[in-house]
This record gives sequence, structure tokens and C-alpha cells, in this order.
Amino acid sequence: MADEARREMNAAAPPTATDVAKVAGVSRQTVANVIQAPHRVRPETRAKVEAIIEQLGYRPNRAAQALKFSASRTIGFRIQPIAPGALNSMYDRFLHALAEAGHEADRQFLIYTAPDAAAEIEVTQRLHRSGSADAFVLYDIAADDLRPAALLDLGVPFVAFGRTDLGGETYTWIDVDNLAGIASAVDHLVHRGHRRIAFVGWPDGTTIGDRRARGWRDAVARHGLQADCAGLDARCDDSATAAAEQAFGLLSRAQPPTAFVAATDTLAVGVMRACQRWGLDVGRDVAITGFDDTPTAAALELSSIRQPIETVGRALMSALLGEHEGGQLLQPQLVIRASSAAPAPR
Amino acid sequence: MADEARREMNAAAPPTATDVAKVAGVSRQTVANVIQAPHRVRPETRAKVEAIIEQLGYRPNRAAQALKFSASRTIGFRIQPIAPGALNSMYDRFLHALAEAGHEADRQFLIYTAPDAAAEIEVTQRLHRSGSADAFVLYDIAADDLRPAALLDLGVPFVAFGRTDLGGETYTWIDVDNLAGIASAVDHLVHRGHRRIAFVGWPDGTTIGDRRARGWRDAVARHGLQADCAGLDARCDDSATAAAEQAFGLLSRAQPPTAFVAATDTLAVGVMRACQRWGLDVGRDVAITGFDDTPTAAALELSSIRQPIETVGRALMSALLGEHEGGQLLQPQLVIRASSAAPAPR
DNA sequence: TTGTAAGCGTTATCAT
DNA sequence: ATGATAACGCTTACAA
Repeated sequence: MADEARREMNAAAPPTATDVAKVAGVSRQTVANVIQAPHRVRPETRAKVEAIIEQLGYRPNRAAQALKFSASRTIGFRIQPIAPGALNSMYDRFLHALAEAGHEADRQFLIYTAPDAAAEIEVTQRLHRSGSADAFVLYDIAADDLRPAALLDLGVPFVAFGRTDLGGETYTWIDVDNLAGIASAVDHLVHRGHRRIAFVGWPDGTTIGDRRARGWRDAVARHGLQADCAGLDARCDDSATAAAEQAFGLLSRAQPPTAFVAATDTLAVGVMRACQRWGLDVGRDVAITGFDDTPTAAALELSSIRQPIETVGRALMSALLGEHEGGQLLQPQLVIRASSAAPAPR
Repeated sequence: MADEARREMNAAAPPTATDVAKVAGVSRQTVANVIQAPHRVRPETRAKVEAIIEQLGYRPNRAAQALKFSASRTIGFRIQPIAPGALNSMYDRFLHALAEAGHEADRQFLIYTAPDAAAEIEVTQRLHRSGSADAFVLYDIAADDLRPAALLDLGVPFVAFGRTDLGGETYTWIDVDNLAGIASAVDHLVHRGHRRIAFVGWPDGTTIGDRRARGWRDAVARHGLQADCAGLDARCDDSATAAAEQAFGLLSRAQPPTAFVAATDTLAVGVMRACQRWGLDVGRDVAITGFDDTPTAAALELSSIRQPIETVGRALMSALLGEHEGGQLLQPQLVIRASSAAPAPR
């Protein structure tokens, strides 16, 4: 029954600054001073008030602060359902990194969903207009993404993880150097003695996909392997099944590749399965690399290019706080695992 | 420059009800009436005000509403980093389902992080006290989870996906019948002609893991296969690598299993890899089932038990709205794919 | 049918 | 050093 009574009490409305003042025997404004300008309050009064605050578990009401400052200290983040056929996204890691970075700056994250870019524009505007969120983090920016221009136009503040290809509008973005990431995978494979290095990526038309494809093309050229790699460029949607089909096609060639650079871990998993079905021992007979370093990659001992997602989160957060503007390109890092560690087969 | 000017304008503070009233030439309270009690306003006035609202893109300020009602209409949700070695969680799907269900009830979701249960209790209390969130959704409830009792004690409202084993405290929970899920996998495999059906699960001591283990044990007994399945119960942490080791151990037996029921997709992937290394064709020489129906399962053609996560989301939401109390058990469903579709080998 | 006034909890400005 | 007052934008009695 004592339990019950305590619960009844706790279930009451949270204490306000007025409650604290009443208990401490001072005015409400003295309580405010203790919090806002402690030096203006006599130490003994301050100590007493602070003790009461602690004891009652007083926390300033966010809604009242938001109203007062016309700012909610809240950032909007869209969660998307995982693409059908895709394995896993790294956006849970991304959101986690953001939330941690936001916590340090006393910023909260609000979740919203939207079926497409146009709907997202609507939703962000509504959330902004209603003061639910001060700003937004956009990601998965397509080459011709509508959102940056639209939000600039509507006056909705945002920062982006990724960037459009248009280059017309100016906004603050953070991106990972996809081109350099894939290039480092090619370098690694060449170093292991591979010459016929295939690429399995998305069809042309996405910024990320195109940059990854160019990373392969450029690196192959830089190593003088254009002839060896001629025709080893396969494209399909981001699905393991589709990637497996592409891999079968490549393996059927007179001169099949000895290594595959996949544009995502999902595609890499498809390639792995195809190679296994083909009777190859992945990591010995054939080398494979993925992209994003998802948990799946670690579990399957798949080499993969890791995006510095915690750094991205901190950079986006600092951009949201207005600490810098413009673009910022971060370097990913190849994580080498069994799938590509061995020297090329002779 | 016209663009610039428009952006300047839009960058201004969002319109308030007073702005609408000014433009419409009515009082602020008439605007309120148009929104709250439209029938009380003359149709022509109403139409005019509504047009202005639309034109200005007016949205009631959430902070002001929250202050007025002492309720933020916001629900807290903890995001956790994925466990090391685990493939993927289904919590991104869960959060998406919740957000969609919340949207329909005009509820927002706020994200927070916490390193452990004790810290989470602190954080939820702080968020509740500050009026940032009215209630919370807990998940991954451990057998002896501290959180339900602590939050009841602190008067922090919540609903849970999952439940403790204690049974002492009473709170509202939704759970999926883990026992029945695993049992349906065993039934399926028996139906395909398997008799030596192994289980690969977590060590004893978690509610979910224990219920899944019991699902296997009970089903095996029900089919009279205790003798065939003696010693085929392997346990390890939720990591593909650990599961592969366990599978090797089972495959080395004089009478190796012809089917594996894994407690999670992560474990199932480990078992798949072990079987492949062992030279077995998964889906022909050996059958494997997982749990959670993650995207990984679909990509690898792994049969898996699917939790009705959208239903869980809606049920939790309706519980949060106070539409029902107590516990509710939902049924999962086995999704049959290539990994377990074929008849047992002779 | 429309307008007036008060209050939600906070912070900032100004007196005392 | 401390206390009174006003304002943020909204809703809801109540008065006109």
C-alpha cells in the first residue's frame, strides 16, 4: 500500500518552478535565477534551492521553453522502410550516431515517415510550421533530388547527408567520398594480384551509384587494367537475387573475373551466393568486397568499405548548430576480411 | 532575386493565429473557433478564414498546445546500437510501424539513447518530467527487466513490447508467442519428414530465448521425437560465428541432424555457413529455419518466423491511447523459403 | 455570431 | 540579492 501511495504521488503532474519556489520559500523568479544566473543568488539560498530542485526532480518544461524561445531544439529525421530485397541499411547506425551527437548539444530527434520526396516536403513544412522541429536531416539524396531546392524555397532549415548533382542550389551537406572508397577496394585487390576485377553496381542515374561506378572505372584505368576488365561492369537493382544473376553472367565468360567489387553489401551477398553455387571458395578462389560495412558484412566475413558514420553524425550536428556551412567530404575506409584477404588465384 | 526575396519571406517566423486573424480581418478567437468549433462561425467568415489559413500555411503551434494541455502528444522510443555479431534487428521495421500508427493518432515519436536499463530509467524520467514525452514504448524486455517496475514506481507511463518473467507488477504489454512460433517451425520440418531436428538458441536466462527453446522442446516431445533429438540442443550468443561453431559440433555427431531450428536469423545464417562449409546443399541436404524474418532471411532464401510487427505497433499505440490494458499475445507466422522447402533427405 | 480575458510554465526586463 | 510584470501562442470559459 505504501507502494501504491508513492505511485499515486508520482503520477501527479511533474513539479514546476513554482512548486520549487513554494517548497524553498522563495519566489519563482529566484528559482529561475538559480538556474539561469546562479552568480546573482546568495550561495546559501542557491544551495537550498538546488537541493529542492534535486529532491523534487524538477526539470524545466520543454514546451514552455519552446514557446518562449520560438525554438523546439528538436530535429526531424525521416525513417524509411528498408528497400525490398535489400539486406540491411546502415541508417539505424546513422540515426544512433546523430542522436548521440544531438544529446550533447541538448537537441532531440523527432521521427517522421513519408512515402516519397514530395510527401516528405509536405511533412517537413508542416512540422516546421507547427514548431515541432526546428530543422531536418535529409539523407539518401538522389541526383535530381527535389528536397533541397524545395526546402530552401520554403524556408525550412536542413542539412543533408549526401548531395544532388545539380549544384545549382547552395545548402550545407556532408558526404562520404564514394569514389575514393571504391577506388581503395580496387587498389587493395590489385595489390593482392587481381587483374580481372568486376564491378556490380546500380543502374546509372543515382549520385551514389554513379560515383561508385566511376570509382571503379577510374581506378581500373589508373592501374592500366581497362583491357582485362572490359565488359566486367554489371548493373542491377539493390537486391541480392539480382546481383547473383549478374554474377552468374560474369562467371560464365571465357575469362571470368577473379574479383568482384560490389557497390553495396546487399549486392556483395548476392555475388557471394552466386560464387558459392558456382563451386568457388570465396576468399580463396575469388575475392569480393562490399560497401557500408553492415553487420551482415561482418557476419559473413565480407570485406567492406566503412563510412565514418559517427563523424558524419557529429559534422551534421555541428552544421545544424550553425558552426559551418557549405559542403564537407569525408573519407571512408576499407575493412579487409576473409572474402578478399588471400592472394589472387594463379 | 525573386527567389531570394521569397526565401527571405519564408524564412520569417511561421504565421500564428493572430497573423491569420489580421489578414482575414477578424479577431484571433474567431480563427480559433473556425478550427475548434466551425459550426459556430458564419459560413462565409469560415470560408474566408479557412482560405487564409491555407494560403499562409498556418499550423497551430505544438509547444503552445503542449503547454496548454500539459501534454506533448509525443512518445519516447529508445534506439539501441545493433548487438556486435548480430546481423540485423527488426527494430527499424518496428519503429516504422509505430511511427505510422502514431501518425494516425496525431502522436509524434521522440528518439533517445541509453547505454543500459538503469540509464534508460533516468532518461525516461527526465524526458517525462520535462514534458518532452508523455509516454514510452519499451522493448527487448529481459526476464528480470528493471524498467517496468521502476517506471511504474516513478509514475512514468509506458507500454511494453515483450514482458518480464516476474509477473509481480502489472503493466500493459504486447508480446508475440515465441513458443508457438518455434513450434510451427518444428511442425513444418516434421511434416517434411525430418526426425533429427536440432535447436540453436541463446543460453538460458532470457525470456525470449527461453520461450523459443521451450517451443522446440515441447514440439519435439509432442511429435515423440525426444530420442531422435537427444543432445541436439546447442546454445550460444546471438552471433553468426558462434552459431557456426555450434553447428559444426552438431554435424560432427554420429547421427547428425537433418534440420536446424535457429532462435534468430543471425544464428540461422551461422548455421547456413557451417553447413555450406561442410559440403551440404542447404535446402536439399539440410533444412534450416530462422526467426524474425529480417531482410537478410529473404535475401538468403532462409525460412523464417515472421512477427506481425505492424499489428504489434498498432496494438501498442492503441494501448498508449488507453484503449485497453493488460497483456495481449499475438501469433507469428512461418514464412517458408528454399532453405526448408524440400523433403527430408533419406 | 463574435470578442474579451485568463492561464499553461518559462524567461527577460525592470524595479526594489 | 531578490521580487514583480510581461510575453511567447494556444484554448476555453464567459461576456457582449
